[in-house]
Amino acid sequence: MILPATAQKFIVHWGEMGARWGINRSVAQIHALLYLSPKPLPADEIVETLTIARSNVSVGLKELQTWGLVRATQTLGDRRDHFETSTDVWELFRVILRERKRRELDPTLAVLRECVAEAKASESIQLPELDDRLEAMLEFIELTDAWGERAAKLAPKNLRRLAKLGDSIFKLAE
Amino acid sequence: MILPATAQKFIVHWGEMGARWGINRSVAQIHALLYLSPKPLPADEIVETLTIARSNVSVGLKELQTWGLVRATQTLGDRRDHFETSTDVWELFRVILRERKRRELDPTLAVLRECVAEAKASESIQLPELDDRLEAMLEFIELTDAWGERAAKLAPKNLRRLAKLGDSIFKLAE
DNA sequence: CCATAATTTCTGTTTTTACTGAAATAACAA
DNA sequence: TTGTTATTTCAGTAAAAACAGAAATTATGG
Repeated sequence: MILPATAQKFIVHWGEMGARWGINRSVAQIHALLYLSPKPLPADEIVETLTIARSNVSVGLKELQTWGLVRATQTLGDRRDHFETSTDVWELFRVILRERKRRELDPTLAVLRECVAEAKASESIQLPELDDRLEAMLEFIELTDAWGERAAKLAPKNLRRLAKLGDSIFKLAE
Repeated sequence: MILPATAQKFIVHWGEMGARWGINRSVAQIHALLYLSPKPLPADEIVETLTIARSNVSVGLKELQTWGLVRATQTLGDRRDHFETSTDVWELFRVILRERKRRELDPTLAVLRECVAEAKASESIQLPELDDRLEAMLEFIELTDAWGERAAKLAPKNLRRLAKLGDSIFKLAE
């Protein structure tokens, strides 16, 4: 596939942004390509289009599948797997949210709860406010976690509606 | 400073989480240490506590200062800089939000707008839905950007209040 | 079964990022 | 000034991550 310059620009930028958020550059590029693609793509076509090694594409696709962002589909008369992602940005957001919550927020919550428990048990002279600071951080992560949970539960349509409600929501807090 | 085990656990975990979000591990650790510290710390004390090289601490502190997360303070009778961060998690959140918006969201918006303009100009046969997909993504980033903007403008107290309103907000969207 | 196609795993290489220690610079007190 | 302390810059090193190509495995059609 010969990629339009516009698509290239998007994919490259997406790779760059992914890298800044802890996502492997090629993984993000593969996902961006699938997002733009009108149809599921076989691994070889990804190889050609992005000019990265076959093995690398294989690993990247696996990774995207563990995130629940990409799935393999079969077509009649073709032994190869074809890969696709949702084209609904809100659905993608939801999936990423859920997965980052599971991988990062939840473990952090666990650690923080342990820390708070320990801090309560033994007041330190070195860090008298340890307990307070950890509790404040715990509350923050708990609230973030709860938002993530709720957002991940919403249907994509509703998530979009909520996002568009922005202004009126923020007025509640002024 | 001899760090309580609990503080160590928190700092190490925080470094790890930072790394997953594109923040250098030691930079995140330095910030975590300052967050727990009852008073501003001189660079040397950070060196001892985290056992990383002086130069590394220097670079890390610079980085945190460019983020607006850390500031240097002077004390009478001590030539050394002492470094401190806000102890208000909501304030920290606000600062990070603003900075990531500036560094990542805004440039992405610019690229996406270019892409959408280009896609409209030249419909591609390869990717007929390029335009639609880019527009959907643009809308998503625009809404995210707007939320970030508004959240970054709120006073920390109000941000916390809003966060606690979670449930009722999400009911709006069901 | 065999041959072939598709995919994955593995190993070594390349690239990038992080880090250290030394040297240079700056800030300051005597 | 000059000596001392603090900080930054720089160059080389080390560690980590990403990647490619080959080999191995798996799946499938004949």
